Amino acid sequence: MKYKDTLNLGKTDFPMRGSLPKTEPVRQQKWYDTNLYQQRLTQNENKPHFNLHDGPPYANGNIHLGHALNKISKDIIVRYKNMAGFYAPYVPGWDTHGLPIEQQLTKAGYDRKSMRKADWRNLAKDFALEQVDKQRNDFKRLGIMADWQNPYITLLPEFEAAQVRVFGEMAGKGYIFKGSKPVYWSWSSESALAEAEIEYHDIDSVSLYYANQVKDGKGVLDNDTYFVVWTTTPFTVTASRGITLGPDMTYAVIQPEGETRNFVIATGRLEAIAPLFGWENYKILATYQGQELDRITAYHPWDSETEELVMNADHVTLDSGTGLVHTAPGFGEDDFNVGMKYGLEAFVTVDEKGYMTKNAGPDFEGKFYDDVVGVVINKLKDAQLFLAKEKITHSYPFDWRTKKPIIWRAVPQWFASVEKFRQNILNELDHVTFYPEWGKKRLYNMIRDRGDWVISRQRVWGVPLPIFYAEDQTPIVDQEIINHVADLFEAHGSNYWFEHEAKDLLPDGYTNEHSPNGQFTKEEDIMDVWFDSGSSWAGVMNTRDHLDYPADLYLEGSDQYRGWFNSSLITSVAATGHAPYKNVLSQGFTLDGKGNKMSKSLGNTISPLDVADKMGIEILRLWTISVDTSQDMPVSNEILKQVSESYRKLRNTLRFLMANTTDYNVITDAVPFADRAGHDQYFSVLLNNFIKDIRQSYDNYQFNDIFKRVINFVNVDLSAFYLDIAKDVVYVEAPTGHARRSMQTVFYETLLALTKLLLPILPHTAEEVWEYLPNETLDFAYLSEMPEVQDLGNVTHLLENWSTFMSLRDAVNKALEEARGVELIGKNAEAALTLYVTSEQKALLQNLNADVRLLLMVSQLYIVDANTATADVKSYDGVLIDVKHAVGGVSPRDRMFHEDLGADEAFPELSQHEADIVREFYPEALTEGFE
RNA sequence: GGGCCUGUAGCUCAGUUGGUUAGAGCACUGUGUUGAUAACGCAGGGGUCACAGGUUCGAGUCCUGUCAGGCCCA
Repeated sequence: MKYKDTLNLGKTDFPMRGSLPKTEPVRQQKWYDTNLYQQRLTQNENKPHFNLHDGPPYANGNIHLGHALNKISKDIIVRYKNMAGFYAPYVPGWDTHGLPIEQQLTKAGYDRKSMRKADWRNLAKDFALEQVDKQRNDFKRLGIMADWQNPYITLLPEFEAAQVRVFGEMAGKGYIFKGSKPVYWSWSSESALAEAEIEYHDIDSVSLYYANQVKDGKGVLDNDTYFVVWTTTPFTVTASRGITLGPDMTYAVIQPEGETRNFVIATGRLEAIAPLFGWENYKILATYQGQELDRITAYHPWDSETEELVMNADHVTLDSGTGLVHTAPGFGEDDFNVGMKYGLEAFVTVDEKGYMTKNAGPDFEGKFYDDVVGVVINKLKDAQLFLAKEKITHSYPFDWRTKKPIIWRAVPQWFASVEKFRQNILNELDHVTFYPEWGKKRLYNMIRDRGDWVISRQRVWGVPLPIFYAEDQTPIVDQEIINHVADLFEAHGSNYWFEHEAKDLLPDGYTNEHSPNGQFTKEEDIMDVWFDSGSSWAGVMNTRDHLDYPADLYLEGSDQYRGWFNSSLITSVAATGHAPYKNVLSQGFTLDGKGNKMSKSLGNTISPLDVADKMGIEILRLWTISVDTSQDMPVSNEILKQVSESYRKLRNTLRFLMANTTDYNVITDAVPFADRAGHDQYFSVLLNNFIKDIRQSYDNYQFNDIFKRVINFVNVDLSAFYLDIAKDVVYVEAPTGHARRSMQTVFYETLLALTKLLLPILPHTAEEVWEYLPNETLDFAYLSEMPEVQDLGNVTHLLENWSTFMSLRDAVNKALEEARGVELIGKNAEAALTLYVTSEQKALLQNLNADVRLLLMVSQLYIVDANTATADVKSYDGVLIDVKHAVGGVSPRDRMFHEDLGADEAFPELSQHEADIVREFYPEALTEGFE
């Protein structure tokens, strides 16, 4: 026979390489077929709950890296919690209403105007559900454990009904009111547009400079003073209500030569603008800061009934114009915002088709808005207020479908008054824990500074605003009626609203004093989609019995501070007085390898499904924990390659542990901690601490901390030390002997702990390992429990001793490396080592309770008194070490040098110790002999 | 322009309340093994801590500004 046959070399079929792209889908299919998600939950039924509430992705388009990061992160947390003593359901969701889906229909050739709203909505619904299916399949390929059969979808009746009830609750508290606000208005398609429906082109237009005479100078300016304002949209002068100045900008009162009037203009624009008006010489009479002129009033250029208010806002710049901006709150967003602050109305003088209304006055009524420049100029000239006109070329928004220019125009809108409960929201934030901590500040500032929420949209694909109008157009916003509508939606879906008349949507016999004839109409606007997803706490957590409100955790990208974190908080505080979440975890965005954002146009995107196909989703999952997800994360093929190297190291280490525990039985062969060899005890302590640290990192959602610790543990503690010295024990010693069993016990504990601790991150690999563990009887590793931290007693001294030893080992390695350099030895086994030690060092080595020669992997070790060292003994890191070539001969079995080869006459090539093992465990060698 | 955040070796990350020559893993180079072998061990090189000021006896760590990048607003 061969000497090799008397060794216990590792044995396993577990492949070195995972072939992940091929094996993952098969494994996943098994999870989904056996409903592993539900199996695990059922097993946890009586445990405390942990509810991670899913933020719904929008049901449109292919999944990208951001989706993958999000779902993988959630999966890691949910899997961990389920294995760590919690009942942790995960109901995935989809956001299905809104503009992008309508746009997809338009792109596909459908024309919204040519069909009934209800039909258009059915098309949208079908499209959305198809997208849900597609994305669901893609998410499943990421290996996510979720209730895929029962997701929440915002278009489902139960969700819509819950959402409408939230709205009703807010209405009941008086938070819902009607106002007016400028939107992008396309007169060519007679509808409001969203940003996404607009494209920009350069156009030439006429800009006007004119003067507004001071009416009430508040003791600062006299009535002979005129504000020089500028506009690029002449028709809006008909709706002018104010003049906006920069509060910190400087304004001069000047008198041009040949003028008796004084004019106000920003000093920073004086030189550029004065020549336009032919003002070659002028006197500066005074200068003021914008804020000093605040609330002075002026006359409208021709409408003496109307006064214009001087206001201050930061959006005024010195890039162009005069530093004084004509302000028409009905025709611009900045204008509206500053007007709101000063209490101005959003006055509108253009109808939905772009024609001036009677509000504009008789000279304008009936004219197209773009044809009135001449009228405006004439009226200004008549009033002696015209200063100059100028052609400018600038970028202007156009309707992407009709290719016609659009305008800003205020239309009636429904608002949720954030102002009324802003303080409640801010107070609630004190009860929420944010990861990272600055999230609280960010959300707080946003809530503090935001205006009221415009919740209406002039669209079709969404949840209708459950509001009616009486005969005199009085809006009816009534919680009882709204709840009645919610009941109808619960039974029939929200399309019911579009398929029925107002009277069929109101409770039977409903009357209202504003409708003497019993006639009613219904609101045509729908709700902002942020109200949909923002109601998910009600539509999901409060609707499904096995979920809890408030949620333990919301986890999304940091863009959701403005989005879902925000809208959910507002609706929840408004309706219940409480935040919908106890913890909020936000993540950064994926960037390319250079730290720039990923975009299709730059061509630097990475598709998660591509990674799954080429490298395996495990690599992307491992990447997820390798980076700091609290900030932006770089990803590139190079980075993924690096991660896959780490994966291979992990996989190989697991494989080695497996290969050397195949003949180990956890019940009959386990050696208790107290009886283990010193090095095995030491490693048991390292493992125990490792378990403690990793579990803590999971509990704090410190993903990259887990990565760092795992990689270090595997590379440094396991591979470079413990597994390296282990080979001389598990291969060479008696198969059932104490030394080997002691070590195998630790191997097995390590293998099991690593497998379980890694499972939330690398579920495919963990389950694969599980199949090679005959001692484990559960069908899936996912059904097992996380390893617990053991009480190993006081191990302080043990760790101190071993830490000192590890330093000594470093010194020895350097000495051996030097000896290798001068070709004194090749491998360590060729070395005979002499350590010159102090009495403390000697005591320490004895306390290790281990064979130090084995730990240093040399053939011969002599430990002698330090003061016997001769002058030629070298010091390495302060340790006196002498390396010589080993003496005696090499055993072909353990490949070490021995001086007692052939002590057993039957085995002339073996040492006595080896011969004893072979006699006992491989008696056939006595008859067969060795080759 | 505003709110929030980031910038430490080629890469991914650590660097406690400011305190000696700035750490880890990977990658790289050299080398040993060939019984973890499309593996494994050992050793080594590599950083003016984005830049510029300031506070301090002393700053990667605190302050200010600049540059670069990200999210959200305007």
